[in-house]
Amino acid sequence: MPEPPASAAARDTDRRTYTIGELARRYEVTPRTIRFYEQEGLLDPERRGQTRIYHDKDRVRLKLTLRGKRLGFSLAEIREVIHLYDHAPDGDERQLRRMLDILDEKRAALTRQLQDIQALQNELDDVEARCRDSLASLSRQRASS
Amino acid sequence: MPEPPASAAARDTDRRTYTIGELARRYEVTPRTIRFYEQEGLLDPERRGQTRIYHDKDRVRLKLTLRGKRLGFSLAEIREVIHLYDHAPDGDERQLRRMLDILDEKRAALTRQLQDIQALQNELDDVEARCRDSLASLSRQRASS
DNA sequence: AGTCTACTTTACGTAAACGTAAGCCTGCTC
DNA sequence: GAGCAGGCTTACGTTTACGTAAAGTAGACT
Repeated sequence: MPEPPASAAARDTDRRTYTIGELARRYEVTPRTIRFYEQEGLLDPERRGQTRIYHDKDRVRLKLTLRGKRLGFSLAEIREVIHLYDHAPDGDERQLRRMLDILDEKRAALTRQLQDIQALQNELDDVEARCRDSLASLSRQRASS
Repeated sequence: MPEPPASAAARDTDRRTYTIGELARRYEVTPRTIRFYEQEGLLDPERRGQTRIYHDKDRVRLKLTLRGKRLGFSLAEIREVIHLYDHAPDGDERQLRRMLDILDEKRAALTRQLQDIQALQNELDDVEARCRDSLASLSRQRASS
């Protein structure tokens, strides 16, 4: 799904707010899941009375979280990335350099993932080839009977 | 099923067997984990008496399993792929076609993963850029003092 | 024979990531 | 003003993927 460009319309989108139910439907999770992510420090929505109000920033965080989950990261790891994202510019030099190190580490993990995906795709190619061979030999059998 | 021809060296490798401890050390998991994978139908080692004997085929399965795990697949999903791999050529036409469908599905999942990785890499790039900006502005501050 | 070391089974424990149910509040809408 | 939809909290339940401990066995070394 393509993100809207930074136009007047985008500003509009940025001002939008969401209820927990809206977000849940949009990303196909339950409200319970969203509340759980908040409890785990991944979200921090505004409150109006007791009710949670989600802004676009929260929505992006949720999206990031679900992406991380699809890649097999734990919520703790995802929280780390999110906090990187939010606190990147503040901190002393030592902290910033440490952050760059962590970034390298995360990048390395993603590279490993890429390799794993390639390897798995090759396996799938292999299975598919054998499947197709079998199908072909079945149809040859049929032809010669 | 005709065993692969392979070279003398490869045959050597193929004839090697491993104890559970050897495999565990090699792949940095515990014996417990390996037994658990067997219990879940992911491995099926030979037995000599009570002791498990792992052949190269089992080792490859374990490798495949760990790869799947790194990608966030559940053991159930990995088992599905492994059984695809093992039973690809036997089955009637309907089964084979269904298998090709499942393959497409798995491939789609991997493609989604690739996209997720790209997106996350972009986020990391973003964080890194902001980090470097902050570092630069820190050093400018130092220079002007 | 005794002692390691590495294997085995059985079984209970645990962390992560939610699901599910109960009970309450609030703002419509008929 | 009764009901209903959707939000809230609290709390216990569940699945997955192992960890951990106890108790036993089998071969190798001293």
